[in-house]
Amino acid sequence: MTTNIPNEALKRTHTCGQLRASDDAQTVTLCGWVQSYRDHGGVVFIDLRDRDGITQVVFDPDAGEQQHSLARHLRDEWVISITGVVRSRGEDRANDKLGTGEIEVFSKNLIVLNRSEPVPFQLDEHHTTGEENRLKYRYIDMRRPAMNNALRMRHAITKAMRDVLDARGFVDVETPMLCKSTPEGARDFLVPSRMSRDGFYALPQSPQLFKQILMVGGIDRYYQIARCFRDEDLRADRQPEFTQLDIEMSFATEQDVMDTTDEVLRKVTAACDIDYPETVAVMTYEEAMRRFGSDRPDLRFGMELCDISDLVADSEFGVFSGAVKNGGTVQCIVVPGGADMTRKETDGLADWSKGFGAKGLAVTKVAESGDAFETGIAKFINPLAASLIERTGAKPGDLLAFGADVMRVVRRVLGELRCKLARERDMIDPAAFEWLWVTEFPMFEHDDEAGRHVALHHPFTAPFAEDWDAYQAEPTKMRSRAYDIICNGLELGGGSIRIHTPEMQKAVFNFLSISDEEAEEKFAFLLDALKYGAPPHAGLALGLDRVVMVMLNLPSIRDVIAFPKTQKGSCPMTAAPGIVDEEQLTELSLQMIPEEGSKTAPADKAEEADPLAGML
RNA sequence: GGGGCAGUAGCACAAUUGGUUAGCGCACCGGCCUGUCACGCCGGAGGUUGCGGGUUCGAGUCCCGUCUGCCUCGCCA
Repeated sequence: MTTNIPNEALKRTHTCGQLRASDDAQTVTLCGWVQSYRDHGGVVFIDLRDRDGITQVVFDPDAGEQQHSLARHLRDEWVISITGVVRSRGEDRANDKLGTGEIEVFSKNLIVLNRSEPVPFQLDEHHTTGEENRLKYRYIDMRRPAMNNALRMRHAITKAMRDVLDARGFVDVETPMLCKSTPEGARDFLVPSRMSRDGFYALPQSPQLFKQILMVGGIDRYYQIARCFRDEDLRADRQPEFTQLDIEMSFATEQDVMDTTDEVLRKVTAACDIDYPETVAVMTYEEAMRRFGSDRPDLRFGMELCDISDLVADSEFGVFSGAVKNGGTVQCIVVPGGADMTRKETDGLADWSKGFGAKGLAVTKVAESGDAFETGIAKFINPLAASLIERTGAKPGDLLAFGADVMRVVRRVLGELRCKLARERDMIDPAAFEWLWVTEFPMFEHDDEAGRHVALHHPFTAPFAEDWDAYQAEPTKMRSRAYDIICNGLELGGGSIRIHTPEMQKAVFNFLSISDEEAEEKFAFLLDALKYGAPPHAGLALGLDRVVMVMLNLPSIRDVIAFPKTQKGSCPMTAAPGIVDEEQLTELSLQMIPEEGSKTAPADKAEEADPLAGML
């Protein structure tokens, strides 16, 4: 049945989404999958689907007994070719749910190209299945228009990126996948090799150092759609392997990189029929943290943080005055109409806030009168009602949620809270796209656990010269020349002006407690390169998966990746990662270490549970 | 590593307080049907209730453990 397919059967004249009434009486050949069959005993209808749409095909007994009986055997997802004549369906028989609904194809020649066993899940829009199943049978899932479209749009987006960068003289250069493990940053995926008994490659977390070295090499303008690898726990927007649009430019300022990125994103959004602002708002890290409690604020809604520390410093309410006295802060957000929340709901928020390090979450509601609070902590703060309501602009029926703690915790909790409430209370326009550049990040952050400073962006980011001179003794006050592009509260990309002198690079390493010796051992190639005429350079990387996810308004990057991994990093389709032969390990000079407290324990326990086990 | 939700036929779901032979729809198989479009009608087959233990006269249901998937905190320069 599947052998000897005539070549003509594969010569499609149209896709299944193309034909219209104006094609009436044409002879056409279509190929595709059977989406549904409706056998009336006499006439048989088939919905034929390909990447482009669905066309109804009709088989009539009059067209020949052999053909008709073959048509009656068709089942879901069989692959067929039909040649036939387009017939206008007329007003009464048209199907306005289909783009091709005004016509049908009267089949003259049906050829079964391949049969299909009943598929593990149904493909029409009325059925769904779990994600694990979709990943295991990804080739079936991909036939769904939504999934098919996501991959097509991903292509349209990468093409738009390439077009812009090509027009601006950027050169696509490939960088190695087998790299050297470097300290700092995420956990590396390591790759052993037969050729080296004790050496390991690492898969690149990003092509960062290679692209900088390309600048030293005079490439001037580089881009790459690069696969990156990080062995960290996964999320809806994080995969162990992901893709970046990686860009680097010589002799460039922040503005040059941001302009280039804006133009890339303008073309990308245009490809997705989405507007991009003439000029994207720019906000410093400090302002973003102060107003939104986040370095990637979502500007689709308000509820900005309001600092009331000065108003409550002398309050009788010890939780507030105490926080201020201990050098902390008291801030709040106003939830419009939030007075409709129940005690149970606000208690739930307090519990939730503990997950971000808060001790709790105080709330109160603005009374109808508009000049007093009721419920929650009202009785403690009503003496300050007038000044608090004036400061916050709260209206009757609003809810105030307070954080009182050290600055870091208060901003984090209220910043997360405003996003959570906006989401849950339908305060977000699903069609809105709010873009923002965040700049002037801190250069260093103190890692209390490790007892040292770590780079907020990465250790190759240049500080502002004036900060470098001013804050040698207080490195956390230094700002870096880094910038992030934010859309709807999601970090889509980031970059920086790079350090281009070996002296500065070593000095920054020293702040990170990387000694000259260690720097020499781990980063000799970079330090060497910087010695030999490295031009000033800057760049940025966009998270391609996230860009596509945001453009298509999807909840997970797994929906825009052809073959993604599960949260534990496995692939249900190929069953990777898999066990390898002892022989392969030996060849690599590797040995498995048995798991600690391994599986013998439960078996012992089971025996103990049955006192007769040993006696029978 | 921590917290949360879920797992019943190929798929999606139901099963009262722990109580008869675990049900329904789609898909599948057989039959009927010449204008359907998620076609319809008649009949049939299909189950280790994720896995392992426990409580009980009796467990899909309760308890413990475990596996898998998803969300999340930590982590992710």
